[in-house]
Amino acid sequence: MNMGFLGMCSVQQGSLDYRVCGVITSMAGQNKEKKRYTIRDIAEMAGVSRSTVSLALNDSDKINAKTKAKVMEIVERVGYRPSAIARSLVRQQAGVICVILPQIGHVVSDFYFSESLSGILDVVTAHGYHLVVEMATPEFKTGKKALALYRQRVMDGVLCVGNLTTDTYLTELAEAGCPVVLVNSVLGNLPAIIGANRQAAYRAVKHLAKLGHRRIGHIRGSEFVATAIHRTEGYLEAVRALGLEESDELLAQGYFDRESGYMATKWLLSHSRRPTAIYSVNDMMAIGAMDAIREAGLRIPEDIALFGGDDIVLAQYVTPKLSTIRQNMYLIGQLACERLFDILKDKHSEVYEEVELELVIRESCGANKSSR
Amino acid sequence: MNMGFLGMCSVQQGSLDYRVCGVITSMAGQNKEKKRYTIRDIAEMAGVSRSTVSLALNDSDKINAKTKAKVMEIVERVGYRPSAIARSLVRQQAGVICVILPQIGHVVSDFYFSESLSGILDVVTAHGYHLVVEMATPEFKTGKKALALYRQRVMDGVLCVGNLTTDTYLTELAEAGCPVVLVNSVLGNLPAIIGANRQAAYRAVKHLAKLGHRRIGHIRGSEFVATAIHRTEGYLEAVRALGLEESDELLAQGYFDRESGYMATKWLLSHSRRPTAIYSVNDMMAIGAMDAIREAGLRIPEDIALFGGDDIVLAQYVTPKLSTIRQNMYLIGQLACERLFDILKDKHSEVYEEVELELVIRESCGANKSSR
DNA sequence: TTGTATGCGTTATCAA
DNA sequence: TTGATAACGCATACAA
Repeated sequence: MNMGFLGMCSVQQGSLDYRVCGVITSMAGQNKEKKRYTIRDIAEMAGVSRSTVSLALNDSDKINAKTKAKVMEIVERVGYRPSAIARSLVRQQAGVICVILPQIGHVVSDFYFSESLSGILDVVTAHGYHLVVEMATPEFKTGKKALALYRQRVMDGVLCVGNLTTDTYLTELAEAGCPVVLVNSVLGNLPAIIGANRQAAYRAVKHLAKLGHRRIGHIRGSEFVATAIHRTEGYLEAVRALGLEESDELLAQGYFDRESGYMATKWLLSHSRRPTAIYSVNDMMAIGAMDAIREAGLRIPEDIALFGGDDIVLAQYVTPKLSTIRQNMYLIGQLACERLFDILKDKHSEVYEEVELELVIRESCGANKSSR
Repeated sequence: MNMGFLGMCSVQQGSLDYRVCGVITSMAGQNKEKKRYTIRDIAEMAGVSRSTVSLALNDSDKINAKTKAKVMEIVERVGYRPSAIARSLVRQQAGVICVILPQIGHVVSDFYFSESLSGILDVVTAHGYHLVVEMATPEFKTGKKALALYRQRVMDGVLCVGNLTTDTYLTELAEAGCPVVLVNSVLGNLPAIIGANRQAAYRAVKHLAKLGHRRIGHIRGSEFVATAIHRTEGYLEAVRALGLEESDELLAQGYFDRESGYMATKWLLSHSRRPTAIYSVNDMMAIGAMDAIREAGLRIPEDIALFGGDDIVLAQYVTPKLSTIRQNMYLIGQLACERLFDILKDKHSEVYEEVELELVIRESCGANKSSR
């Protein structure tokens, strides 16, 4: 981690002149292992058979109202709930969706994680399913943990958030029969919901072009991240379609973090004819670009315009505020999850769907100056 | 939402001159419902009984090595994995821990969510359990969904992240016999892991006092959030212990967001003798305080010092950078989860444990100027 | 309305 | 000693 970017910062561990810290043990002793009733217990208490209880629980009309009421009264009184495990066993489905997340450290943009999870969770809950979370660690991938999970019937289907284009463990999983939907990524012809990044990038570049920019630099991202690839494609398409300057000197490589954005920008500025605007694949690199631009003694609205991507919270707090591409991860998560349930229900064919993204144009980052 | 604070910002929906957007359907047709083997299938294929297969799977020594090898060869070849559902049924435990999260919108600080979840997930995985996620919506609480989940045997224990002090649904759950551990909160005498916020706040105030501040304002948070209560207690203890000025005029009420921090600070500054430093219970309100301080024509390092709490990412990006209290949510999540497994194993007595927090002293927010 | 088989793995018991 | 048999855990579907 590059602490240089974080500025001077000292961290103080606790001093000894305060004594709250420690362990306090209380003996109130709850958790006294209350009995959990089974359908047998209820049947006995009601003086009926287990099947009758089952019918009552499922509000069947093959049972007379009085019996049903009597059973349900007991059910409510003792707080009986049928075992989800036993139910899963007969129904031959777990009632569980698994979401595979990138390793936390890699989840750069603030909302990516929480928003997509939120969208997924809402849909999963609405379908009466549960959501289990797994993390795509190297061991998880190479150990084929996902496949094991499916074969163990732990889950009925999988959502994968922001996987790499090299994650073949997912295609294997799908080939084994497990429904898989990708959230904001692409892999083979697996069903996927993803933002229309080509389109958004195209429009970002077009926006800069409209302001008079002809020489627009670009900081691309890793070659294994589909959204980044698409954005770079959109940039290239726009450059060609709009007849802007096209050159290798305008194409820098970054790896999504601030440091690499800084380095990429230094490189872009090192050429004799430097760009008048820079479109970065994500916000963090654009923030790194700010560092490099300032270091070169250039002013950001006046000398170089900036455009980022992802609309992380920081984008509105840096000075100048960053123009960027907003991806509605909540929506993407929701849609992906709905798609998964479609597949779960009637074994749909694969679907690759793009969700429109918004441009967020903020003042004073140069993306709204028609200076040239 | 107060857009005023976010600054001017226009959002552009897609134009029509680009045509990527849409749905592309491919017919590759995976998901062809591969057969999932059961222990019966394996037994037949190996020409042994089901119990023999079970013994082989569990690497028992009551079975001769050759038979075991033969069975396992088949198991590996066809990729058989015993059903977690059937296993759960006989073992009488789900092998699932449930984490209840606050509603996403309320999870203000960036890392609170992802870091604690990450710590929990690591421990849950290490114990061979699975993690299901639920969100503490109003319906979830009032509908006693957690209790139902426990009675349905969906989960063996519960971790709750950042609950309110009014969430009695959790005590009910615990009284029904479900092991519950609170992550960074307090409720009755439920087991809990929480940061040593009193201590940290005390040290933050002491730090300001050492720099010469005698009149330190404080922005408190909601009365239902334990961590905020503790910090305010720590502030008060420090004020008394160090003989600083104590006054109602120095105690402002906020609700964790930028807007209320702004309002609280305006109020603090409205009194004839304004504070020379402000300690806010969290960072977002401290950032709101910056707005108010600047609006009042005051300079932040020189006229008023600032100290926040939580160490959100933003804290290092605002100008000046914020001094703050860092809570290691990864660690707190881990510890809480370990505690839960302790309880699961031998029905421990309740434990309330505090984890030491760090002060993060950053340049130029006034918390390092010994000006007076 | 109820008895019974089913789903799948584990374990105690019993036979070879 | 090794392996086969049966009962168990819990809810549901279906025939009786």
